[in-house]
Amino acid sequence: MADMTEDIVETTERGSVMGRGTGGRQKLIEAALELASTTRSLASLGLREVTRCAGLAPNAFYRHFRDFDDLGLAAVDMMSSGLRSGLRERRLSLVRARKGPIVSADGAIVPSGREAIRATVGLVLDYVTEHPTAYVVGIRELNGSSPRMRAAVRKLLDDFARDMVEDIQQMLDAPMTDAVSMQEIGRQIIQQMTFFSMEYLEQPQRRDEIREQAERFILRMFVGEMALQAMTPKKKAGRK
Amino acid sequence: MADMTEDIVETTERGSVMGRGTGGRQKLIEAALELASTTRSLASLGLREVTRCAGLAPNAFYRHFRDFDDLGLAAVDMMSSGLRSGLRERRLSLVRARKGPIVSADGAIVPSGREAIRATVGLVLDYVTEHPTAYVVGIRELNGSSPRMRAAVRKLLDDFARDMVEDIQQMLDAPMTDAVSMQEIGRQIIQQMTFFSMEYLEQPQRRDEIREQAERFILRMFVGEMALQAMTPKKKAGRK
DNA sequence: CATGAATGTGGACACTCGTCTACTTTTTGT
DNA sequence: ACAAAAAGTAGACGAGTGTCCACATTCATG
Repeated sequence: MADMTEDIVETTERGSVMGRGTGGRQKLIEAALELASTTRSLASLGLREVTRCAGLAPNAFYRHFRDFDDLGLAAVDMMSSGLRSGLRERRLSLVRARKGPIVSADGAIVPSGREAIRATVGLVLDYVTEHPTAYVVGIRELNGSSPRMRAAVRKLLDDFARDMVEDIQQMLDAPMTDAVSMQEIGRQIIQQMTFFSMEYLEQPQRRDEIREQAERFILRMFVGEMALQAMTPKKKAGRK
Repeated sequence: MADMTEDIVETTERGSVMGRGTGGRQKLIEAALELASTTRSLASLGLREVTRCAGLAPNAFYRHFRDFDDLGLAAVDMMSSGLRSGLRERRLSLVRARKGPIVSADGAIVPSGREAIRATVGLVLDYVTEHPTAYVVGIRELNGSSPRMRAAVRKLLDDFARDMVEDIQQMLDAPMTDAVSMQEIGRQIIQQMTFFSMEYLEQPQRRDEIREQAERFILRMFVGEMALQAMTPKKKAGRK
């Protein structure tokens, strides 16, 4: 979540600032995320609880949001742009360092390909530990009670998957499989990574094991797909 | 969730029954699940709301539960015993009908093995549509705000995975891989099935596609594991 | 038959809730 | 300079909350 340093604003006798650009909206979003990432969920937060945590009066909520869904969607939107670009920058700096397949034509795992998977898993899980709030709240709302929140987080995961697939394609010499299968595998990897991420945050003593399991998972997906492709002869998709 | 037909009990002037065996505990659990499976989560339910839905006075809650975590854990416990045995019965009747591998020694998919995967996926997703409340609430609490609920649902998924692995081992002539890897794959399949299940419930128009994606996912996991095993020569685990 | 346990009840209590009205302060646009 | 917009405030309102006390009903046990 972007660290936002607010400009210094003098307060009135009342101890608050008013008028444009006072950052109340941002304070409400951050308060909700802070409360939702600890022992609460967004659905169980109260309006007065959030405004209290933000240091504003209850009615300030209605100056920025229509309802809690509105607040939640704003929170997801704020998190997603930062998370997505930050994660992608790191992965790109990694995959650009190497060019070649992960699985060779005869189905064997290329050592440097495996190393790239391992490094990618590492950077993703490191990223998770640096942004626990965003991940906890996001994954929690993925199956939460709000349909709009579920749809928003699902779309975010789809975006993550598309990014990842594009980055991997960039690293490969030739496509591993057709684009549709690649997108399907990308989504499934991202979905499964939500489980690894939550375990990684909640069970720090198992972190090495979780990294290895995530690496093996991704290898199984790629090796399995290559093998399935080999069993189903068809024209390979052109380079995108 | 087990359908419970209560014995006929005469009510007092007050319109309620009291004393032993009146089923108040059961009513509270069912009321909570009903509310939690629609537009709410367990964490956002109020005590009076649940007791009202159950048709009891607010204080009746304290006769059965200490707090909401207590209620939630009772609900998971009630769901899990029925879900687990019901699902397993169905799968066993399926896998007992055939004996043999899913992937042959040379890495090819055995047609009847693939058919078994397809049928198993089908029966699991049918089972999900028959028990939407249990799945929605269970998956929702998997990453919910209560650590005790998360641990309980996680354990339930682990149990599901162990059952599935044992059933598959029963169907296979010889073990596909070592027991530890098999358990890891089993857990990952069950975890991924939570995504397929939620999509299956929320996007009925995509059900055929979701079944196919789930089938391909499981095949990738097994074919990928066989291929990984073939690349890493080691003594195969003995039959369990 | 009496007693205790289980399990229900009504009512009270202090507190908190979401939402509204009316007002205040600050900034921006004309 | 003034008006409008943005964004804050206090206070009020009806409704609902969790929790407690004391009592009532039913069943099992000695």
